[in-house]
Amino acid sequence: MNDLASPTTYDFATAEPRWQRAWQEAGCFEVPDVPDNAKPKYYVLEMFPYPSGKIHMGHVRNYTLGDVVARYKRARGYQVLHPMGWDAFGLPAENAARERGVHPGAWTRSNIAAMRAELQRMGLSIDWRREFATCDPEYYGQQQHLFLDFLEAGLVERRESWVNWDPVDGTVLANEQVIDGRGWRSGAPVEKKLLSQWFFKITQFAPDLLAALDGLTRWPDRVRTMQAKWIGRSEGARVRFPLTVPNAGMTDIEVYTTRPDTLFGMSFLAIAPEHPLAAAVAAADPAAAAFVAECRRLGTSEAAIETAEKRGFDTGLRVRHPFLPEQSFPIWVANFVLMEYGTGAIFGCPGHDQRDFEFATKYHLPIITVVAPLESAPREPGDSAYDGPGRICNSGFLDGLSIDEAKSAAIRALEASGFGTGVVNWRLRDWGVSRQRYWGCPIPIIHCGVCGTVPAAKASLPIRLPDDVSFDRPGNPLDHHPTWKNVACPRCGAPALRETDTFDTFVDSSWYYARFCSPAAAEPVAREAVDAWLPVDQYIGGIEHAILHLLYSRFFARAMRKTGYLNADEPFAGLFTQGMVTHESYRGADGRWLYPEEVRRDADGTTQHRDTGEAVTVGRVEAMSKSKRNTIDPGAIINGYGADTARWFILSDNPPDRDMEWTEAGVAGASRFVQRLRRLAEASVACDTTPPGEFAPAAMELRRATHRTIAHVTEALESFAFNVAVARIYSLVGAVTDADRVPDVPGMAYARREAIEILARLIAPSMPHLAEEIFARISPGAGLLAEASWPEADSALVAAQSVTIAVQVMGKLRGTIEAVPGERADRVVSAAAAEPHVARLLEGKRILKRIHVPDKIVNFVVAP
RNA sequence: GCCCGCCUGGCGGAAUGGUAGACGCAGCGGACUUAAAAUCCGCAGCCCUUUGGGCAUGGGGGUUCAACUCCCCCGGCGGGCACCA
Repeated sequence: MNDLASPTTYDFATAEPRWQRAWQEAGCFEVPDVPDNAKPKYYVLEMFPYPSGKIHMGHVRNYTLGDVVARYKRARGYQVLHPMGWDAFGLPAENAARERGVHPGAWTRSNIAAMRAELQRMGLSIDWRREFATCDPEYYGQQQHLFLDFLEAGLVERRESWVNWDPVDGTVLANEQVIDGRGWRSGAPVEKKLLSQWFFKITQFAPDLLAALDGLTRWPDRVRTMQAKWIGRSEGARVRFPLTVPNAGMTDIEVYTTRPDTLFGMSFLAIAPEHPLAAAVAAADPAAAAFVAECRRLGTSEAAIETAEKRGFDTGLRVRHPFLPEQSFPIWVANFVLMEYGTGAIFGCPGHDQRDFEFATKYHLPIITVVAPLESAPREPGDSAYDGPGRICNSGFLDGLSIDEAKSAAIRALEASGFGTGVVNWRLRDWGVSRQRYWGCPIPIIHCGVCGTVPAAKASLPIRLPDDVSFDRPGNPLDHHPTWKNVACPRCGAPALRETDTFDTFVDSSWYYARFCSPAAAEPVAREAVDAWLPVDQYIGGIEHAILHLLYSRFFARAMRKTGYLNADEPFAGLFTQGMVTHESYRGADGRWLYPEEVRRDADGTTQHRDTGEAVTVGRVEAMSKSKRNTIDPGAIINGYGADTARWFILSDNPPDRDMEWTEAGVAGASRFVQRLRRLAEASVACDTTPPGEFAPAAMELRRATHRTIAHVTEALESFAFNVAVARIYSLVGAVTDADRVPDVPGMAYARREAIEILARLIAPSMPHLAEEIFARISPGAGLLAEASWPEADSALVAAQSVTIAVQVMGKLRGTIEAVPGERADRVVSAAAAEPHVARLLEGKRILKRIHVPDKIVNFVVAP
């Protein structure tokens, strides 16, 4: 296996594929579906990619991080499951079909082939036998199976929900396809439309999804907080406000509030534009209908609704107040009330809710203060609502109570009078999974005129997507297909129609981690495999998935447990969220975006176009995106520098959870380091590996540096501080370089060789090809590093010989002293006081306090 | 609008409440070279007149013998907001 490169230049272009073949032939990364009991298991998973056609730097970063973990854990003696697959359904394939006339399936398959080849060139330690794509019928058929089981278990429901509707294209729009309230292709104003859809009842698990966050100790705190807020448990009350005049069969409006203590501060009631009462009013009043229609053009996203100017329509209807029977209040339709949260209606308390305040100010509604801030008298309504602590006032029987006391008292009164109840409310909504699109997993349901909605027979799965579809018409191609949807009802045999909606692609990605354990199983998962491998020990991906994907996966694990597929209910025991890869952006003289390879930077710091010489403006550093053209093609980087260099630069640049900036200089630096290390190793080739009887001080110094580096790098890798691990490795390389300047002393050759071998082992997770190359060179015949164990630090060599103690006077550093580790406090303190500079400052001063932190610091506090 | 983060030299960053700036990039000086590249050696937070001193972790305040680190207020930047993945 060793036709090694010349010692002066490391030829990564031949070495990298050679080692990739060696690993593959040895099957280094293959693990069985049911792991061997002899070794502990470790499941490393990176979020699988969407096959857009090319890998981007975000992928390179993601898979490098995962590969470091996988290779490190393997060296630590774990059996490591490290698979790869494709999140292959989704909108871009349909866009490609509409724009370029290619079939979504063909487009996706060729993208997968191209991306697989690129990923393989990165030298990832993946068990490629487990690869699958979510568009494989073998996968999505099992997903249909799961859906039917969930349906039987009461975890699925069909109901109506609002979608963004493009009236010109006749299609449902994703939120991202709604731009300034208009469809992205047609430009037509978007409407909200009510569609009958399938929902996963994720809210069933809301209490558990919230409570179990506490157990996810290896998740970033911020992701846990984001999920907790998203699930959004709140305690409050449902309050019934009777209509003064019944309308459309309704006698009262129910409101949800977290502030029943402020009920006396009410000045209006507001309902969502989608509220049934709004519909009833609109039916009778054209002005109301116009307002509701206008709200429908706002789109369905919360951001759009809440950032829009607060607007309302006075219905002219009024409600009575449970605590103020002699008064009545107007009912408004308001664009900022969300139908999906609570009951779709609120009572407006402008004194103590900012949105209500803005609304009341705009429409000249009363603003009543009912909470007095503790420190001062009741404030005059100013330019904002007061939502801080205080005592209740202007509130009849609640006066003088604290906010919490008043909440309880108000709820008791509501319950006694039958006007309301205390409730726990969840912000989390059920997960609508129906999508009116072709390139997704067909929902296995049949609509029969006789039997209604009938689940497909499990024996008929997978329900495959038809290949012969056309995208030349608006709408869903499955719906226009001439024959696909025509089937016999599985229950009565009468002619019936298939559901033509497909699943949200988040469904596909909510259980793939389980499928990887037994990718060929004839059922969704092989029980023995998932019980052994799950949960995923380390999951790695972008923070942008902190809520939806991770929450849906947590729901799926629970649902699969309930339907008997799993033991685990948390899919990901450890989570790491990486930052984005960014790059400078460039614009030409005419303002158009330029690719980095079109730009030349001169020694004087000016930038210009490589070909035309025109001046180039360097823009800000931001996330790589096609539109800004500030992308770097990983394939070109691997061709030019090799996979190890790319991996090393990515790891060395900054902490992996922060955004990193891709720079040419950084890659070049990493590349120089690769060459330097390879050169440095050459001097320790064919060196005796028997420890000599004697080590000169310089040799011992190097050995101590080596073993301290093992300890430091190990600690850094364990805590995802990969940039620190890199720095420690640089330091050891520096120590070897320093040692090379010392004349050959006893034990130095051994110590140097040891340092090089340890370096090879320590870089093996990050730069696996270079590590193998060096290891094979200095330890011929010793096998593959990919299968070698992690080095152990010799604790005797790690222990410090002496420590530097900082000496402060009044907390300011005034000198340092050397001491034996663990030296007695009184001796350290007197030595510190004797330090010349310190002694001068202490002269004639009364010492009030002597603070001694062992092996760290001495601080003298003196009288002024 | 709501929610969640982040902010340290020219740049990326390091630092269990205990010597702020490890390590790297860029820079400067030197060696080697006819020259350049590569390589090797060295310097380097800012200010002041020094061998000394002062100021420095976005700004302001607090806790502490000691604060990048803990608490409060403010500012700037970024991410998410349910049909993009």
